[in-house]
Amino acid sequence: MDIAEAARRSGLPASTLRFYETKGLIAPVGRRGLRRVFGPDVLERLALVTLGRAAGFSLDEIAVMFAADGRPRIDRQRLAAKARELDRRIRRLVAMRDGLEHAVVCPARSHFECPTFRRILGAAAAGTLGPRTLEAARRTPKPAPPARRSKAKVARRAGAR
Amino acid sequence: MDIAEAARRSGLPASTLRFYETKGLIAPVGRRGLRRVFGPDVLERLALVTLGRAAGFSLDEIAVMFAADGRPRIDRQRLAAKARELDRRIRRLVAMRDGLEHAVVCPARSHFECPTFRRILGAAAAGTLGPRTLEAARRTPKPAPPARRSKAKVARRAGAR
DNA sequence: GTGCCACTTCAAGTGAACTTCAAGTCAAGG
DNA sequence: CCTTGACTTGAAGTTCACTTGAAGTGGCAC
Repeated sequence: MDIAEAARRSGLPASTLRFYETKGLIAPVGRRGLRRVFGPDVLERLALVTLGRAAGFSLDEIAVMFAADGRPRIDRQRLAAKARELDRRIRRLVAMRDGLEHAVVCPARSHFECPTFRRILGAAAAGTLGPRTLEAARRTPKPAPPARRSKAKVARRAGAR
Repeated sequence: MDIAEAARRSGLPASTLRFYETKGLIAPVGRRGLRRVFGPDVLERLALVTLGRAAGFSLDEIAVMFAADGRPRIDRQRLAAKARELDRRIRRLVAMRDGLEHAVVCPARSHFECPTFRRILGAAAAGTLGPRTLEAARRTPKPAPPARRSKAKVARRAGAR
């Protein structure tokens, strides 16, 4: 199977397949000249990647999962953790959705006069459903840059969380 | 209120407030010298922005909502649409979460031998919960680049969706 | 044999939402 | 008055997941 066919059968652009290869997510079984030759398993692999992404894993996280050896050997702890994370996210989204649905039918002249609206607004302000909180909670907590400035902190987001 | 206080009270870094100002999301009531002076309403405004973000609106979308005049005047159609979008997203995430939770306790020797796992894997492959499908569906559908190559299409993601 | 064009590589660009940096300003406390 | 350090600006950098472009190679149909 050449890259075009793998692309067609996986539904992913060839450029993505090449990109995934550089990331170590997939690998051709060989080359025909310069051209990549993929085995059939690449499709399962790609499905797994897609699945992982849908579950909120980053490509790097996915790479780690089935790096080293060949087969996935996904650890259950990680899955469980991600399930819990998803669950939290779902709860927040449900709250949001309900809030929005209420806002749609809310009779209050201004949204600001509606207690429900004010409640979710408060939650937003409180960081309960903050911006950064929303999308897959910080995958890379950033290895703490040496902290050059000792005193004057640029800005703190203290209050939140 | 200076920018530091607005930052502290909103829980957002000052840099974000400046950024939001360039985006037209907030505006200082004036300046004391070079320094911005914010009115108290900025906090409500910021809460609204945070809320909008949490609901999945982009900053640009939010800007449009309360641009022009002062007050929000959020249209209900838009809210309803976003609520439906959230709902779809929630369903997908719930499916994912359930799949993950199953995988955690699944007795099958390999995840691949588990029908439930294979099912969500299939769904992933089918694009039902594809990568691009996951996060807030393409805000900017991209104005269709003139399509220079008439015949050979670089790669199509045809099957998906 | 030969020419086309699907492939190849590597670098750079995209977009969203910010953050960080360097260099400069200036309000206020001492 | 002078220093301090919190503010200012604009540009550039960051992250993630890709896409796009330019320039080059070579498999395969003819």
